[in-house]
Amino acid sequence: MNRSRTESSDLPYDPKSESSILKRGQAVVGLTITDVLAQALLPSTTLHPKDKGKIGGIIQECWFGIPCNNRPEPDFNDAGIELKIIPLETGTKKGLRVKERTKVCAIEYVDLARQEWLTSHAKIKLNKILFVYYIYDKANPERSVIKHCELWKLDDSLSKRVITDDWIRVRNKVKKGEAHELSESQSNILGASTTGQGHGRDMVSQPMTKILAKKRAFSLKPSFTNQLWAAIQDPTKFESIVEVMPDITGLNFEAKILAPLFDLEGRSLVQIAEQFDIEPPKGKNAAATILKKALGFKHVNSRITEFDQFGLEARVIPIRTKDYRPWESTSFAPMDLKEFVIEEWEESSLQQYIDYILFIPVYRATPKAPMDEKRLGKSFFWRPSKEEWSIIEAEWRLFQAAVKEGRAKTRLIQKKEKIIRVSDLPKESDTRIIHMRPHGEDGDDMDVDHLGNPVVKQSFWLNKEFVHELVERSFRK
DNA sequence: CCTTGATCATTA
DNA sequence: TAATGATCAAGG
Repeated sequence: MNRSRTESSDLPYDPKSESSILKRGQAVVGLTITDVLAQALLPSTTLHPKDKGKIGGIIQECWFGIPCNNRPEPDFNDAGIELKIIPLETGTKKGLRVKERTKVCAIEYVDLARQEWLTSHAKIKLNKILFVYYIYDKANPERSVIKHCELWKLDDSLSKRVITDDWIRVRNKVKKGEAHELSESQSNILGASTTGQGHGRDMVSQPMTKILAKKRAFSLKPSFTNQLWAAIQDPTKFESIVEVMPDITGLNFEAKILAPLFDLEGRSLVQIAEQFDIEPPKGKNAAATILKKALGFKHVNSRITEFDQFGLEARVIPIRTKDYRPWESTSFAPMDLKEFVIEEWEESSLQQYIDYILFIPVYRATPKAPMDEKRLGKSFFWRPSKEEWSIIEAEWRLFQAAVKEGRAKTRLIQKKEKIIRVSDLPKESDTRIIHMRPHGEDGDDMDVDHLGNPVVKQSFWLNKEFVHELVERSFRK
């Protein structure tokens, strides 16, 4: 007791007080890591250049005066607050994005099988988190700037229910002796990500079976922390699904979203617009506009908090009435080829886009049918299976290799009256799931590849035939 | 003027 | 009618 009093009095804040901790945290905003080191409360023990948690350790020790430890308690134990440091980096997209998942606590399989959510290690860490965001400077980590600090609470929102459900799902798998089959993609927010030293030294035992499992830790998925960060920057941009569906939970999430869409199946876009008393919007995003309204959202242009938190993307797909084939492929954001060639598959932007999709089919007999002949089909969710992921990865590598060889280079060729640009990349017919296609603003939207060749801006697209398979598959469910 | 999602258009 | 390069529309 004496000791804790001495420790507190040495600190420039009260580690028992939530508001004092938050105030101390906010005072670090604007400083660089060098600044923090210059006014360190404790000498940092985590200065090894290869230590991945280095910056987190420095802030914890030097700024908050908490020695690093691997105890299961929250860092500010008296206040029940955990400290989490989140690196931001400029991604291929505009603006800052969260660089990686946030580790919450290690998973000890045998112990986890015996835990209950309410008293679990994970929940103790997740109850209250002081998030400190900083801009990661790769070339000069010490120059990284701390950008924002705020207190997050595991309150009664949908994210709490989803996190709870994620935790229980993992625990149940571990209980059954299936720890080796865990994957982050089975979780919406709280994933079981692999950890360890690498080199095959990270296999540990688990309950029920002799099969060893990769060592894992609970972690908050990047899509979740990314949404927190985006909401910090512009809170008005988001609308929460709990407002329109109060009884939604992590377990009934998909069913809850699908229900209103199923109710409208077969109706034309004009009928749907009438039912929700909106003007039938024109233009290319008409269908998306109507469907957002159908789900009960007030604003057509707001982003849906939970969709972002889950990394979920809703896409309208035009389907040919006759045989359920898509009229068009589905595109993802254009990519910078110079970055694409040096990207690792493990952290490729494509993975984020494809990870979780809600497909909303809109049927029509001809490509340009009028709105009153476009009818809503059966919506469905898709997450790539393990097999599909390995195909996507292989095809991604195929295109990366092609771009590396300079095969994205554009040649001008005469086609009848017109002159068009062609590349030498693999075609849609060469792959199962994804392909690369031009995706510029217009014909002059050119780019330069890593070799300096002129190229047309390119995107990844989902193959039409593959989406057709998914549509067919959705009928059987 | 750029991003993003959605088509359009031409050719074989 | 499939394949694939080119472009549009709306929001920001």
